[in-house]
Amino acid sequence: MPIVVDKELKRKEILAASMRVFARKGFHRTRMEEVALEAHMGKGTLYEYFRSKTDLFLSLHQHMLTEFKEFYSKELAGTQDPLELLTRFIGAAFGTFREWEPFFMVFCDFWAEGGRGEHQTLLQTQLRDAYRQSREDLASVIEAGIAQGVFRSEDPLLAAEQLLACLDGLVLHWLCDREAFDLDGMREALTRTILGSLKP
Amino acid sequence: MPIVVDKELKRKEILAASMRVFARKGFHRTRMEEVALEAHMGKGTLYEYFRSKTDLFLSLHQHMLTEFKEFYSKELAGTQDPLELLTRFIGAAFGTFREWEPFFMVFCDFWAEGGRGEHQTLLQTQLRDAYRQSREDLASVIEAGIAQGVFRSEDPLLAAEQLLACLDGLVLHWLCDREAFDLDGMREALTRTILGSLKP
Amino acid sequence: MPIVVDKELKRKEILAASMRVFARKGFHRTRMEEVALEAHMGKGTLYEYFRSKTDLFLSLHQHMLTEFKEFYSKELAGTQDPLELLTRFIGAAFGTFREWEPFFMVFCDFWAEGGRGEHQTLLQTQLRDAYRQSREDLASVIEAGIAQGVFRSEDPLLAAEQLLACLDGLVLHWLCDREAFDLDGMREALTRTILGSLKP
Amino acid sequence: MPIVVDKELKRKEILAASMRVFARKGFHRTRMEEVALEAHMGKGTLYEYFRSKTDLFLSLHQHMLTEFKEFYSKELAGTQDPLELLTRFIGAAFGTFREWEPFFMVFCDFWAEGGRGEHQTLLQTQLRDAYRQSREDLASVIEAGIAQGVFRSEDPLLAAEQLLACLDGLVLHWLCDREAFDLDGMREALTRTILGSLKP
DNA sequence: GATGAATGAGAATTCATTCAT
DNA sequence: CATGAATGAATTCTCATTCAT
Repeated sequence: MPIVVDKELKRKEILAASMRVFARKGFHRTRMEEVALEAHMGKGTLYEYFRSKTDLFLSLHQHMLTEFKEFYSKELAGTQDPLELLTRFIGAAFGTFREWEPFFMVFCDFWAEGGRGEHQTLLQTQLRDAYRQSREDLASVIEAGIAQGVFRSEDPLLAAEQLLACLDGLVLHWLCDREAFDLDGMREALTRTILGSLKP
Repeated sequence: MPIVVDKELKRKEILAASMRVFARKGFHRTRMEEVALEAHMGKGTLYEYFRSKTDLFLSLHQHMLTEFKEFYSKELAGTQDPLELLTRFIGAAFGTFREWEPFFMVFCDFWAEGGRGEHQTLLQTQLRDAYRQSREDLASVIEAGIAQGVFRSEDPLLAAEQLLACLDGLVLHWLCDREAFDLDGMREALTRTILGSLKP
Repeated sequence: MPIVVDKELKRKEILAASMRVFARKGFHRTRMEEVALEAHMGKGTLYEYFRSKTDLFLSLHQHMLTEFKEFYSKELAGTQDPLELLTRFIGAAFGTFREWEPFFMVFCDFWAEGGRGEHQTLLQTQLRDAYRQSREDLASVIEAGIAQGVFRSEDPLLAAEQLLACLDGLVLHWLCDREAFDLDGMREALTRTILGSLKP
Repeated sequence: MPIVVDKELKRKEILAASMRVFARKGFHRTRMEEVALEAHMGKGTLYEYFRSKTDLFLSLHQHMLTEFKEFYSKELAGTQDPLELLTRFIGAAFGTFREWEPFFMVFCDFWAEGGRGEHQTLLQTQLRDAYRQSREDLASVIEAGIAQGVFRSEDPLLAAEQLLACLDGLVLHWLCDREAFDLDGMREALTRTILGSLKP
């Protein structure tokens, strides 16, 4: 009998390793050999699990988006209250800054590549759909709040986008300069701003 | 010194050409030959003006930051009124979305590269200093408004960063999905949100 | 010794499978995995029967030469008449064009590799000895014909080589262009030419 | 001004060098670096003149076919006499055995690759068309001889193919075994056979 | 000063072979 | 025995940079 291996597990190990290396060096500066080294395996093994470097990158994107969604699902579980949902969402988002730093480093590459059409159509589609989903999910919370009379907004979708954009922008600035702002201070300030802008 | 003027002009032509190509393909996917082609000159000529591809990239960053500042200087000239300054700043920012699209495409690369220390220290420093400057400039406007009694803010620097982050995030999302939101609608909504959050 | 018989059978299955794949793709373009697939077994199993890809190739050559000889033995069995032997030989040869097409495709590789010394000494020796044998066998038939007064030839060995060369050349051309000539027409024409050239 | 180079000349140098290396090692065993070495230039330079290794191979084929034709044009120039043309053709062909040895070594690869359809369609087409042309040219000579009453043949095209096939087969056998036959002896013998088969 | 031909370091990918199960 | 997961040597091709003209 041949060696039995949990292929799915190994695949995830590679994804995790590749995220760490991509985070450190960026997609283009990363050599497959480094990923293999980080994953404690031979170069060739990577190709047993991913067709190419690009495939690995795209798969990582998919995987990270999934992990991202699962994270927020857990963080926001257990309540239906719009106000609490929003507050916890912002809190969770700021929590990821430090915890998910490599994640966001890699996301910079996704953003950089995703903006360009060319052959990256898949990445672009994944990214676009993920954002649309996020905007709609967040808008639903706002609408629920409006229905309950705790929120007020002329256009919940635009409001949602404002919050999401602000968070992404903050991550970006924070990655470029760890001292751009105080994380806790900003969390409180942004929460105030957002809740204030939604106050009936 | 007519020759010096000529050299400076050619340098700018290369910078402009490189921005267009970098915008289309991204820094890493761009070959020097394409830049040369776009600039209507020979490959070797580029090296008369820039030491290396990295030098070109860094110089372009510097150049774009300068152009950016000049743009806002012009847009915001002629008034000292904090409220008008803020409104015009947001308006100007949204104006750049379409006008400066290649500019922002390239900026994605700066963000992606700038987040990583390694040998990009110069880029990181340029980026960090530019953002600090912007934050402080914007905070000054807010503080002026507070002094005049038209604004109120516990921490003008955080408020400034919120606006800047939001704008960058919006650009990012817009580059990934041209239909993420309506530009005009968002300009009005964001202006409302920001001014609302600063209302005494 | 039932196990031995089983091993021998499996070996032949691999040889047959490898011939089919080598015929389709050529030696160098064939991956061991494809051979394994064609032979309905695991990649590793091939190495239980053959030391290496080269060993498989060489063994296949040996095996094909043996099959070739056996084929002609059967086809030419039952007569000693030089004229009939020659006619049946040519007929049998043309019969192989269609029937043994994969065989000849692989033979092209043997020819290509066999012409080069390097490390292929074994192949070269096998090939050379097989041709020498064939020439001599065929020359014997001609000599027998001369002895009986039905043939005439200044140099039976050269005459034999002419026929063998012509047949190989025809196979080669036919493999490159299935419409190079009509098989039946050529069989008759060649028979006439050869017999004519040997006519006393 | 940039360096001025006779690109066409350099291209031919590469073709000549590649023929020598391909002849020694065969297409698949040849590394581009070896070709570069043989051509006294850097690896990268090859790619300035040929898109890929396959392109080089195909171009070499084309080039060799052209050289082949030119050689025969010269050898057969100056006479219209069918008998002399045929004799000189066979003589010229045997002259190439030693002189063009590398040429034929490489041709073995063309034959091996050309027999397989796949992505080698161009090679296959080139090869097929070249052979068709040769057959027709040779058949014309025979027909001219028939018209003049010096030759007789039921099917000149088949007769032409017999000669061409025989020559290719002889080359093949000779490459596999330099002592398979005496070149001069075979030239005379084959000439006799062919002329005999065409005798009215 | 301008050019583009030449270069070779470097990176992605393939695949024969090994070997734990 | 049989297997196929793992491996890394080997190879093609790219592209930033140099430099002769």
